[in-house]
Amino acid sequence: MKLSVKSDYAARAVIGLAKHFPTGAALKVEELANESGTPANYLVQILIELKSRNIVKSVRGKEGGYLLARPPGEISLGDVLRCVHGRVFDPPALHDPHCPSELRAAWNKLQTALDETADGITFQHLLDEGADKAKMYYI
Amino acid sequence: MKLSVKSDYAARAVIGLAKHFPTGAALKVEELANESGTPANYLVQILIELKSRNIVKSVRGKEGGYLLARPPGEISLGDVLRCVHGRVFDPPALHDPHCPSELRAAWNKLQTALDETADGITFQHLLDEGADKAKMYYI
DNA sequence: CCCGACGTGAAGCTTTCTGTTAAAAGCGAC
DNA sequence: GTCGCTTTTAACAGAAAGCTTCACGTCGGG
Repeated sequence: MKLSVKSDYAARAVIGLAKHFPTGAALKVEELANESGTPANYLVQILIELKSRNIVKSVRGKEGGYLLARPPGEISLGDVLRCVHGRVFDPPALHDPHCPSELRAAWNKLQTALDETADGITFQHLLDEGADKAKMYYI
Repeated sequence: MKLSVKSDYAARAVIGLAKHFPTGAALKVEELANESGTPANYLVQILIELKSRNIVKSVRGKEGGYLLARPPGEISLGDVLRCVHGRVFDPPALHDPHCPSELRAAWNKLQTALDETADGITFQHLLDEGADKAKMYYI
């Protein structure tokens, strides 16, 4: 089972915005695309979805662009994942009466495990990890 | 992110075989398909994959069919999932150098969470749950 | 007004998923 | 051996989803 590239792009974009969050300035789509190595035209669509979920916000006109709607500590990987796809781990069995209930329960167990893990990872954590990594190179 | 119907079918098939495991008799593909509500022609392909991973085994000829290769307690949902798809939660970032390492670590964390949960659920557990459910109706 | 940026929808392409079909091969019974 | 039953394997096709690009609409500021 493949995690879609879209989620990866979305997460990278939020990381990129999180790094610039302290400056308070908006980041243009193209800059963000270059920085995170994602196709700009696709990134736009993802950013719009992220905006509708109140994860990022946008500024129009010259000097416009995107910035985080909330501090990185209040945005979890689960938020981004659920924004990009619907639910993480959507069970196909929901609408199939042939699926035994015990199996349905098992799928739900997997889903909650995933959700809880993803919700436990905030982008502040990811920033800190990245900083630690950079420091280790410095030493 | 959608869990594929294939995994659902595979799990249902193994549950069906697990129920018949005590009898020691082989179950024909068509019987299994009827019982688990899966398209027989598609189920065949899934069963072959399950066989190659030593989850089920087959008997040819008249009175032939499929049966579990191991007792239900030794088969986990993770086994079936990994058989049907490659890895559960394959991160697309693996081959993309632009993906920051901290994000890669996060994807791995999600993957291991999922794997551990799925490996913790054996089909014996599922059978017991189903039996409990039946008993509750009985009361 | 005009430029530069976001916003939106649609189109094309590729890949994966799902399901079907048909032919090959093994096993047991007569 | 041959026949009927089953699994096995390969090939195929339609449907759906994912990815990407493009073109045009919209808004804000100089």
